[in-house]
Amino acid sequence: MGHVRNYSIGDVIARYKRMRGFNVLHPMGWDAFGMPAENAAIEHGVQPAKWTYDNIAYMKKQLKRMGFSYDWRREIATCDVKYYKWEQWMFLKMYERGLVYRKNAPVNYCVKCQTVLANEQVEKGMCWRCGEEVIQKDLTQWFFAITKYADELYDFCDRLPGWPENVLAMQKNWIGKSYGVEVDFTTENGAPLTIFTTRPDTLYGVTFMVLAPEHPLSSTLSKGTSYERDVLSFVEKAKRQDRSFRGESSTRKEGVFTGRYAINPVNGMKIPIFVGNFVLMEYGTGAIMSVPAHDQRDFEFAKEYDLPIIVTISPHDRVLNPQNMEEAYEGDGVIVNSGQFNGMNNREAIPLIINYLEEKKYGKGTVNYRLKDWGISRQRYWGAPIPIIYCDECGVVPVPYEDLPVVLPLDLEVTVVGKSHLPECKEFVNVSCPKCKRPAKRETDTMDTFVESSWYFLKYTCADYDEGPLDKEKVDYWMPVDQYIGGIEHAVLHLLYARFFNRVLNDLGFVGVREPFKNLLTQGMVIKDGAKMSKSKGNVVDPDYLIERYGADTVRLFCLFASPPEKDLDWSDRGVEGSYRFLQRVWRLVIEQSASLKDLKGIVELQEMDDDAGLLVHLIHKTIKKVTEDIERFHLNTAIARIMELVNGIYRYIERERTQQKEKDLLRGSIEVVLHLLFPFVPHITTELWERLGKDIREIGSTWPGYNEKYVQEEKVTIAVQINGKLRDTCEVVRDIDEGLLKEIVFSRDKVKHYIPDRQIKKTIIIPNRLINIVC
RNA sequence: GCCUGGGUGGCGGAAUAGGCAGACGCAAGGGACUUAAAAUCCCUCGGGGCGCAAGCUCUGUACGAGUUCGAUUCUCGUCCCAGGCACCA
Repeated sequence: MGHVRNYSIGDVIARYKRMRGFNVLHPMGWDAFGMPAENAAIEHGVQPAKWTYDNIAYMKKQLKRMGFSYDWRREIATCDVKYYKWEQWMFLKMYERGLVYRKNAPVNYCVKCQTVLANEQVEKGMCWRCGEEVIQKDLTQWFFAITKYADELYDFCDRLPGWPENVLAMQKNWIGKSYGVEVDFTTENGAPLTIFTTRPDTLYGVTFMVLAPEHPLSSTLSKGTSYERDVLSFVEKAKRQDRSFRGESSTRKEGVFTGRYAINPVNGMKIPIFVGNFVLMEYGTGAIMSVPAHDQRDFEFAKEYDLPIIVTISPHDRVLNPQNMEEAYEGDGVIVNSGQFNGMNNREAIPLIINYLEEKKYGKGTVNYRLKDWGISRQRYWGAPIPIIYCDECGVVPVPYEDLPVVLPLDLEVTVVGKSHLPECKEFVNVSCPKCKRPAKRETDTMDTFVESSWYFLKYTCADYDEGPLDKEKVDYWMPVDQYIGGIEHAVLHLLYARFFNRVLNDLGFVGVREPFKNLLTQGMVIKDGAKMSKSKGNVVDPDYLIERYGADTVRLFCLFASPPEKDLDWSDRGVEGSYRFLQRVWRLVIEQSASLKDLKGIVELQEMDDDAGLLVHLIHKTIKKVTEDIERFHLNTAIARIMELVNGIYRYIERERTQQKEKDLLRGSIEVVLHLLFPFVPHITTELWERLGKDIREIGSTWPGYNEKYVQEEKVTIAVQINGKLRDTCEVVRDIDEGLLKEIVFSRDKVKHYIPDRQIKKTIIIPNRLINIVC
């Protein structure tokens, strides 16, 4: 149902824009590779390719039944070799540019899915797909160097006004940019020990240092001291500890003294070096300076191991005494105990201290990111092969461009869930080395499916192009995507990857723009009984059943009417009935009137008619205006509400039989407007009714009604009458009434007189055509 | 802890720029039509009080202050909910 909603929103916009004369690219395609398809296929004893294409056929049928106006000539399936061939080509280009590399590293591994996951694909220590706990494994894997773009991806978040705040906040959080400084401490034997800190203003308060267990010095520093044994066993233990456990802030801070000391460059102080379980090798330099007075973690550690505390920042409202501090003071204040920087405000001092460090060559200002490179190797069959060959002689050899594509064998029998069958396929694995022609082996990991979805939107612009990866002319004609619609679940997955990939392709000269998506709309989930629809919860609503029972238009209408696009939608069977009722009401209106309206021209102008007609003319024009504005700003639910009001108004108009020619012209005109406004939401019923009115069906989807501002304004307006800010009365006057006249009318009213018996009127505020407020 | 959103009837939700709170729909209650039902149509519908009555009146947009002639809307503080990040130095 979530898809139906998403696509219904997109279809309204596409149809509306077409009606307004735009050339609209509204495509559909299939993100077809991936584990769910692979596993489902195996469970059903079918080859994944067949399974996938059968599913595509089924889905396509459903989408067509829903009446979504896709340009099927641009259809893409990412498992089609014509598509992933160019992805492999891009991989090679990125390899040449050093944007793809291979390294052995601890990676996230899902035991259930039996494959590696990128950092973005781990949610709270669990696999984003299956919810299984993710473990760490040392593996040699391929990585995309997304961190090379970290800075830009972060900064451009402030240049995406068309994106929702929360998505930008999530991306910024994920990239995690922090300004600081790398400072070189030295060990006793003169070896450098570099740390990263965001608080150089506390440098004089360092009383010890802590290394991550994985830090190279952790295992070597204590050599020859009596602490060596303890340190090594601590390191071993920490490395075995569960990472998600080690990452908990509630985990007790443990450490061990290395027997060695370091020198603080700014004050020459000799400070002990520890190895600690709470320091992360992946962040900064894997080593920290510890300032227990001003960092809570360091404070806890210092208390645990009885280490000294030196205050270097004094708060404005009290004096800190290291002896009786109960927690670290992390706030701002005046610098103390810090040589030449004493007396300064700590915030203002930070840049000066960094300057000082740089001048003295003690360190340099740095920016650190939380973002890690994107691991794209997947130990799975159903994906795009990574175009790499391993040769005993030549090492890692990229597949030559002219040998592309590396085709995923489809005749392979795939029988065991969770295991990649590619390594067993001798015809695939065994090749001759492109360099030395000796026997070599292909890479058998496939690419993360997020790679496919990182550039599909570009391929839509030139789906049939095969001379190269992309037809730049077409890409530049269409890009960027004016309106992207998707779920919030992709806030840091797909949307970050796609922004990265688009930049790479921009650098490679295939795309003219830097950012792919100008405007983003994140639609809410479809909820039933208070939970997201899922098979396991048994609260799914079957679109096929609904289409069968109510028709596609009702399903579309309800999805759009029940809540604004960006909010979650509470599924309600009763609500669906309501939408169905409304469409039947429209149907009845047209069918009942169509006989008497034959051969009339629809007119929506006022021509010497009664008040009812005047009201209807006004309502028609106001509705056109409001619906137009509402669609423009994606308030599709209120747009529908407006049209409902117009339909109600037309019914009111025909309570009295309308026999005059001009009355019937107006009635017909109003009905035509309803059908036009309703068309982007419910194309089937409106097209049918349009035809029954004897009109050309090509017309309904290609024009959008205009309104006349003259009729939008009503002749008479109701003014709210307030006395001291409280509503006491309303009165009807002609539009744009003279203020003096208005006062005269208002002051002569009994109610007003009643509320201002004999008091003096201090002032009167008039908001034209809306309100008058008498202050007394 | 930090960063985003958000809190309005029984429910989903309205209220472009500070100006009649509750549009539109759902549910509920009452009525009309019908032999009956369905369908359809009409009326009522935030809460309290007064009135036989048309009506009158107080109160109300999480809570408390503030700005303003006037606040659902702006400012400050508090509480709660959802999402993201979090031993990130």
